[in-house]
Amino acid sequence: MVSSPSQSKDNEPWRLPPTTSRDQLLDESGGDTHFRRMIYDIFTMTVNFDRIRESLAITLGLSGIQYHILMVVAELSPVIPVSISTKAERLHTSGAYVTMETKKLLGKGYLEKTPNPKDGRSVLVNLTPEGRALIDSFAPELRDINDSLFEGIGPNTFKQFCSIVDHMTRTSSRAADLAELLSQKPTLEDTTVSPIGR
Amino acid sequence: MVSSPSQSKDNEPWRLPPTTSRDQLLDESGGDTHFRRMIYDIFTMTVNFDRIRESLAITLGLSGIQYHILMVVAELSPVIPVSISTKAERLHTSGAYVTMETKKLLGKGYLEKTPNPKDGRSVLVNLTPEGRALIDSFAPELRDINDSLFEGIGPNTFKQFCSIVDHMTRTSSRAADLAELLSQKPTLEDTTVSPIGR
DNA sequence: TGAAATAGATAATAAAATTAGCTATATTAT
DNA sequence: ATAATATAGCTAATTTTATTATCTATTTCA
Repeated sequence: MVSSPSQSKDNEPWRLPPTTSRDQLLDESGGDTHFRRMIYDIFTMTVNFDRIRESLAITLGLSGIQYHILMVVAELSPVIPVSISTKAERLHTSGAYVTMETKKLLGKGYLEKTPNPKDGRSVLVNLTPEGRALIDSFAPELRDINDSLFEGIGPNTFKQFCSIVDHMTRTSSRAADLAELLSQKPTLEDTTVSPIGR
Repeated sequence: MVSSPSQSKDNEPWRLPPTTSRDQLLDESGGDTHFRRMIYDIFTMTVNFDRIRESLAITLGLSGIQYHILMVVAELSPVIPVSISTKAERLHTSGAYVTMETKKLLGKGYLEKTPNPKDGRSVLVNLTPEGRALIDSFAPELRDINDSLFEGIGPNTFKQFCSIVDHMTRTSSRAADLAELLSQKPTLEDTTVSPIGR
């Protein structure tokens, strides 16, 4: 018997190793069953949010991304001017894609483009009266859906949730940066590391 | 002046109407700025979770869906037999897609298929020793990323979060059902409504 | 036993989104 | 001032992602 004491026998069945090392997040028994369950639940939620967005889009005769673009303009344009790149950044997608889909929304008459007086390269996008009417008309439906999403969640729980989401928006961004770093995915120019070589 | 008293003057600028009617979720001023912010934060989180999954996949030389399939098998197969349809259900995607991507994982040597002794149509998928070794080898990296995801979140906050996520997994599913219903998207046969017509 | 249903595989296709290359404007450094 | 560089947006080509339709082989149910 040379195996170390902490090592399990070889004939023990393999299991997925723990996916967190924070023992505060582990079960009483030391397993990560609860943790995995929560990770999976988050995934299910994201699927459901996608389903909601797709359905809202269908209601308006739009694709999911078109709906999202429309809502970004509806939310931001009364407050700040909205350019193509603003939308691309907000939607975490490429400018080229936003350009194409925005063009379809122009064709449908819900958006209009005006030149940006501050920058001749840029273009400002606004809702047309038709676009505003469309959003006004389906606002009750959107409220119903959002209400059902937060059904049974009181003010205190809601505040807790907002606070956690706010926090995890930042941690998830850092975790994603870390993951990309570890995967060696070169988002920025790798050459900046070496000031001499090229 | 025929306009109703509660109606704002026409020259007031248009704003996105409130997207929830639960006044418990609204700001002190009655607006839904906080609510919208939280909705957007959730979206950002889902984008970051996607980035993490993609990066982990790249680390292992896999696509995102392949990584996800591998993890589902790693998590479930030690506990219950995993068929193609089990995976499709778990990933909320089509069986055909799972079949194709699973085949690629067979080709890479990480998975193996065995006939299901209980059902000749079905196929059971398991990790090969190479698949287990792959997962074991990157477990520390996965732990680091998950730890950074929950950095600054203590046991109590974590429990609150799990409880809310558990709850919202259900409400979001119902909200998505509602949204699909309102959009008239016929997921099931519409004909079932009318027992006579066809 | 015969009919309908289910699991999975395959091929064709559709949808989603990105990359590369282009023009025009703006910014920066010399 | 002007040349070099960078940025905003557009277009086309391409890639990636995922679905639908169709098929075979089993299983289940009437």
